[in-house]
Amino acid sequence: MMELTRKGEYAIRGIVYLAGKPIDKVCLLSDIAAAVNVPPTFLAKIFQQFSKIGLVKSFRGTGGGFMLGRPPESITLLEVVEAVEGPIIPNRCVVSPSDCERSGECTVHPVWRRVQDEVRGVLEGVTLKELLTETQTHTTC
Amino acid sequence: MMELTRKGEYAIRGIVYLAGKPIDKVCLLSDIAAAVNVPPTFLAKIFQQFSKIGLVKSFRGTGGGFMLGRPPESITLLEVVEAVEGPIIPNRCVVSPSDCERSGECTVHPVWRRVQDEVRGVLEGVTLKELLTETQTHTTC
DNA sequence: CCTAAAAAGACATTTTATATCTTTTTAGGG
DNA sequence: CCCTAAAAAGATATAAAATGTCTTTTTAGG
Ligand code: SF4
Ligand code: SF4
Repeated sequence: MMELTRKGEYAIRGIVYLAGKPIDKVCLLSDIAAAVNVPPTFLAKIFQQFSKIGLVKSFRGTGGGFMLGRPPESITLLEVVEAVEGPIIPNRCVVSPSDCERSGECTVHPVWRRVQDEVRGVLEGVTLKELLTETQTHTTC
Repeated sequence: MMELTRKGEYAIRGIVYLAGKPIDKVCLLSDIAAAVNVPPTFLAKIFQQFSKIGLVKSFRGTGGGFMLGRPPESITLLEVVEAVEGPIIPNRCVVSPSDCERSGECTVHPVWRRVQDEVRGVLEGVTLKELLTETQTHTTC
């Protein structure tokens, strides 16, 4: 239960890798994929989602590639995960209580809200910058 | 992401209902299923799992049915959820780090451990007794 | 124009979720 | 000793989600 999908795992790997590069450095998707050991075509889909919401910037054509959209210290793990997995929802009634006719007087309902808050809290408290190690900071791609 | 399945939702509904009955009262599966609005055949599978680990006691044949295996204040939501959904695992490396060759120096790994701890903590802190309302306590089935 | 690279969309396969149905076992009561 | 009620066990079915791949299109530099 509550398992991150491969997509989410790959998403984190890819963007953390990018966060270790100089902010203005454009990296090839193929290079990123090889470095983090993810199928390139799958990572492409993931980075397309990132690009749409500005988490990364993309450049097409010759000399194109990806760079981080914002400084690594301003991007949280929560953003990254939710970008590809959708919102953190421990139970469907958390997002739309009206879906369950029992939600009115349900005692379990608030528990899922708390789970949601705790998980979001943990993930929101971690930035990409904090996830970088010495060895991966500012290496070229 | 992190969504409880129907099975887990149904499991909670069913056992909370049972927890509201007198401890020695045997309830028919069909009655429970009807009361909590769950497909009877599906709930049967769920209660079979409960029965195997003693969360509920089952009685076969005429006059058979189910009753709670232990007092409601001693059964946590974590037990119930894990009984049918398996352990709370935000990412597979939490359970077997050796599956991921990056786990050695991975900075993300500990985050998933924290997520796991937080979620388990919330669910472990809630007992079936606490989930009962006035109206459902000690009603006959 | 030609080439490199990402974007977009269609397609394929596997796994998981969500059940249902049938047969078997167990137990009580006449 | 049957007959019936009820759970247990196992097989099967369908739908949805996960996990990729492939093809075509768009964009941009040289
Ligand atoms: S019964 Fe309660 S916990 Fe379950 S879906 Fe409805 S509101 Fe949510
Ligand atoms: S890269 Fe890190 S977080 Fe991802 S599976 Fe491996 S150890 Fe876990």
